[in-house]
Amino acid sequence: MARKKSPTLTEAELRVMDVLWELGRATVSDVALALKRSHALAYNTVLTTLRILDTKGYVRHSKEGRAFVYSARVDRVTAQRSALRHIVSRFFDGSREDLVINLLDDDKLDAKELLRLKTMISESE
Amino acid sequence: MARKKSPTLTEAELRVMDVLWELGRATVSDVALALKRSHALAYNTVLTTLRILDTKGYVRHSKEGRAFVYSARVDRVTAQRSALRHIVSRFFDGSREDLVINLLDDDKLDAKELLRLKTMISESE
DNA sequence: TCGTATCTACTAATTGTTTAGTAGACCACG
DNA sequence: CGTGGTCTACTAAACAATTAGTAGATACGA
Repeated sequence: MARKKSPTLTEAELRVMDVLWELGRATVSDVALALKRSHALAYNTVLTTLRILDTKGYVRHSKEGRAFVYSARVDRVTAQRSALRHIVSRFFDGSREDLVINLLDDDKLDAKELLRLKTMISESE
Repeated sequence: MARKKSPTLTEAELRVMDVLWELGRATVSDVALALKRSHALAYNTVLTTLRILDTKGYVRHSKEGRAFVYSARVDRVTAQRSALRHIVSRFFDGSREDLVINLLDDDKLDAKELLRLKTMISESE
């Protein structure tokens, strides 16, 4: 027996998705170029990652001339939500409240951010 | 080049940690027994996972008679917090507010829970 | 037309994760 | 004293993830 396929986006996958969400539509080169500064990768590495994302259903591709043009099939908010749901269920036993409690208790939260959170809530109605 | 060590607890690791957090101190057998119902694993599988958790610093062990007794070195709240921080930084670009927005927007949230979350935040000191 | 650049496909190396088997030590009990 | 049960150590198999090389096709410019 062995491990299961990752239920959420992995690091490398997420880096690529970030680019796609930013650019909307992009070829392999576009993605590789966008990653150039922060995290240079070989063209083929990006290609492989995109292929994996394709089989996982996160992106779609269409042929455009010679090249494949990729675009996200899952938008950022949805990916965020499913990542969030995953840790809520695994780490907080399904309780969103417990998650928020932990968030509010975090020492790294300064008063200013707390205030912003509060006003955000009251204004969200 | 290859993949990096997982920055957060993996599924199997988390299952074991759950038991340790529950029991406080436990031998390999204790953990295996506790997992019996929900997720039966071979003694050696549990042992290996505990050894990995040991090298990762999540647990400590001490010899007690013949057996090793394991206990958590990282408590549940801390593990929750670091998992939370990880997705805040990776999925929400470091913005806890964005995370809360996503949480409050979730369709699966019923009115009652939404209200509880809001009052919880506004009442937080 | 020929060479160069780019594109996809196939393959591979490396390592982490998950699961579990085998072996050897050791203790207790009959 | 021997046998069985439990414990740790070592090993390994299977697979996902990450990175990248090689090969073959194709298009474009000189």
